[in-house]
Amino acid sequence: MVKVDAPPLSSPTPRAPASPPRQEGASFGRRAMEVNCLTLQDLISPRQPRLEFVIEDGENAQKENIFVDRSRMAPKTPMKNEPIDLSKQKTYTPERNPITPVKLADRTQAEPWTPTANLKMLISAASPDMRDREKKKELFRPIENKDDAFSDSPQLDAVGDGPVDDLEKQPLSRKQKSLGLLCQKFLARYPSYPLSTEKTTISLDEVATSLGVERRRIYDIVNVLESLHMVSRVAKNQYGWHGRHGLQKTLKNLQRLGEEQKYEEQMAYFHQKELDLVEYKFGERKREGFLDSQDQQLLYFSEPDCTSASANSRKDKSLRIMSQKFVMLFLVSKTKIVTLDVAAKILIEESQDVADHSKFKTKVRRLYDIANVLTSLVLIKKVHVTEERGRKPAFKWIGPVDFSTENGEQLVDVSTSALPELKTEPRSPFQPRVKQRLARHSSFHMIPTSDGIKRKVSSEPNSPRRREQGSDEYCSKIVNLAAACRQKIDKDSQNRGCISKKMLRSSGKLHPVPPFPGHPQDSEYCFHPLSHQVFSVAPADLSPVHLQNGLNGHVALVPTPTASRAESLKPTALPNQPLVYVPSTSLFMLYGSLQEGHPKPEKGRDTPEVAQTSCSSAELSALPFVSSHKRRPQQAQEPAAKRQSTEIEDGPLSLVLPKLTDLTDVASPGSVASVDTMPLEAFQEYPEMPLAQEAARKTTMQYLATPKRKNSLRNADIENSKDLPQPQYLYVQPAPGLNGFNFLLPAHQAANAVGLSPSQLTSLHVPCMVVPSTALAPVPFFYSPAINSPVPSSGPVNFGLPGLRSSNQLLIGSNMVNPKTSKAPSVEPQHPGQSPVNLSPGVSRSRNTITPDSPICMGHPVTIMKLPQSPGPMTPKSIRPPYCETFFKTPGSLGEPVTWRRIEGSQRNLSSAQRRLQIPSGSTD
DNA sequence: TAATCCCGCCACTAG
DNA sequence: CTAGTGGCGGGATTA
Repeated sequence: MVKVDAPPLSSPTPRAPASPPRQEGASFGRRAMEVNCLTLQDLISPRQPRLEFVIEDGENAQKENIFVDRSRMAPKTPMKNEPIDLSKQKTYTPERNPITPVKLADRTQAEPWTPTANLKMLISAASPDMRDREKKKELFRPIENKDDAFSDSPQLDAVGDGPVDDLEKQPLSRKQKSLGLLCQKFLARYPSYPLSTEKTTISLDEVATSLGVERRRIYDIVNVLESLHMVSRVAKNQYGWHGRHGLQKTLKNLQRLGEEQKYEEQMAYFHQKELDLVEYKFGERKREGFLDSQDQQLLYFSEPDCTSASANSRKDKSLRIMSQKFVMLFLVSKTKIVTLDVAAKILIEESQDVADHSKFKTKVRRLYDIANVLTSLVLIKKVHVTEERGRKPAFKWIGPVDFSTENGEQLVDVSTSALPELKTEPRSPFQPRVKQRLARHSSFHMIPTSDGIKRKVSSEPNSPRRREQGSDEYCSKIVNLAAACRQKIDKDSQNRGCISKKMLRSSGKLHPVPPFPGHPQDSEYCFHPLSHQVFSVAPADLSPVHLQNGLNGHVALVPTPTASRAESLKPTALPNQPLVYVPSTSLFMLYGSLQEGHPKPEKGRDTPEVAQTSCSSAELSALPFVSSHKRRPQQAQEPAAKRQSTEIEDGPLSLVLPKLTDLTDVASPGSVASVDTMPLEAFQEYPEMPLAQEAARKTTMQYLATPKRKNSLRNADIENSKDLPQPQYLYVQPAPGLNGFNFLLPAHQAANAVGLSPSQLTSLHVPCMVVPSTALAPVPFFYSPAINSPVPSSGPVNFGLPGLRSSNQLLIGSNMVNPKTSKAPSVEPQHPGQSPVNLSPGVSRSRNTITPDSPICMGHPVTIMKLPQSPGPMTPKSIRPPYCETFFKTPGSLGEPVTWRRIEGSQRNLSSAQRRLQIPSGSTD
């Protein structure tokens, strides 16, 4: 019809043509990689980001490498394709790449890799430079890791030469070219939570070039991101990157709008008539009025800055609006699940009464586009809804929920501030609103930022902005998540079942077998709630600590500002309970030892690394722990970065074994207070990298599974556990890219035995749990929202922050981060700035509560919070600045390189960012 | 076959 | 007019 068909056979478009070539660039190891990827993918869930990631990883890695080569090396040959990488490097600045030759086309051409190129790539990968770049791009890292992994793998190497030659350019599969993957790559280039200071400008051309796609594709991504205010158009071809700072708000607004729109009703309506795709009537009756107003609102909302209304003309941009509406549907949905057809119907109606079937199809197509982007943002994930009819494709919201409530308010209005900051342009329309809203938040006050922008700040003066933001967001997220989780859980008994089952399984089995793999969807589904977020509940006092990870896996820990926030939070999801959100971390092991007594020890074998780490960290004793299977204990010990690379890639694990020597608070197992000691470690990997994550997961799982470890762990745990009622769990988080699964695995095989009974879990309603190690026993952990807090004694529900604060350290790993340290080469911290976020050491003021002060970590890098509590020496990290520390700094920075390394290693080298939160138990005091 | 969704033509606009 | 945007839907891939 309209279209002219593109020439079917040949790739018509000049640019597009690239397709084949691109691959080539990557091609070298690709095959092998692919294979791996596939496997991983398979394991994971198909489709989603994971796959993408996986794929990407391979590609990215290659690309990066290439890219690097290119950039550094010189434009060499074929690599042109690489542009993709370039983008990464450039990431923000468009300028950088002068390169962009022909973009895609070139890229495509570049297909053939030379062996050298491969080598280069590998090298580059190793090289710090790459890391640097990567830093910025959190995602990249993952990629790199993967690369590393790949590289590690013999295959790659082999491939590199030979295969590369193959060039297989195999044309990238469609998946590889998917918008979701592309989006991931895109997102990888920018920090989820850019520092206010850093303003990132996105040049569409650059990005397109670097990513090796047509600009058109970038528009698709940007439009959706724009609808979420993650980016804003600055100028022609230029977009400003805001990251997720304002996401909460945006979502909140969307939720509000959605409510106003009565989307929920509409959805219900459609559901009833599902079958009739074409019925539009409904729309008419319902909405009509709404639409207009709504749309506008949305527009405003979305584009505050939009130049002028005029500009909007076209601008109404269906894609943006559709995106917002689509998001709204999720936000207003009780189930948080929206089927494509219903969404399409609703959108059609709004937009048009008409209803051609064709139109419907078109909408669906668009929705897929949007969904892909949202999936990459880890806001939704695909699921299937079985209805009368049968199975229908649907998407489930896995992003924050309920921010609308108090929480949202509480949240700092990042968006507002953020936007302005980031952008140079002021967006009047939007801002005003925000301010108003903000006004509501008593807890915050606006403060001028360095930028000149005002931000809300938590009441606490101390907290750095970042924190605040983070906290807000986190809080809201947490709350939302908690709420969502509950809802889901409640609603979906199934999910619960799944979750609990899985959890149980995992716990019980501890198998190496990843929980998910088997049932990707299910698992995902089940996990969703948690999905990327994990909450821990803390005492009311504590402000929630959130870890967010954006895509990146940034983790932020935010202490809530105390009461105000807490209060707000409470209402929503978890009353009283502070949460810990662990976002991207691929995996966590939490445990705390209550008393000093931890047995640190044994674990040594494997975990020595960890242990050391933990030790280094301070009091942490070590619990042994985990790591990707790949890691070997030895390795762990070994500083060698390399292994880590491998390992890292595979599975980042983290373990922390803190010892709580100090945990005075902690003491009682059951008691929340005990929690204090909990240290969490997260290892993470790169959220983005699916492979890595999976690997990590697997590894983790395996590790756990492994008898030795188990034993060690168990032993320790058990010991502790004896004391403590609660078992330790291993929480594994998937990378952001991933769907954000979170797992909780019991450290011991028998979770039940441990104390955790499935039932308990169920009772908790929390999809995810973080578990305190046995050691933690005293330490409470998180539970999810616990709503009911079935948790028995202790901690039910929460592990109060206080506890945490008290003695424990909390280590949270974020995906992203990573320490540059040891392996640095492979990993690097992306956003330094971000990472730093942290908690203030002193934060924990009182043991009891974690005050808002409590450190918050944001940013990719892992941060560790330490609480002074225990006598133990703090790790360098802890030492560091109050706020954040990046864990991963180089070892040297840390002070103990070795330790770190190990940690890293344990985590994976790569693992990206990890954040730790240590809360000194008493120390604060 | 159905579900996805890539690809890129082409209309509309801004500059 | 040209370049930037982005709607749109054919049809290729996947599942």
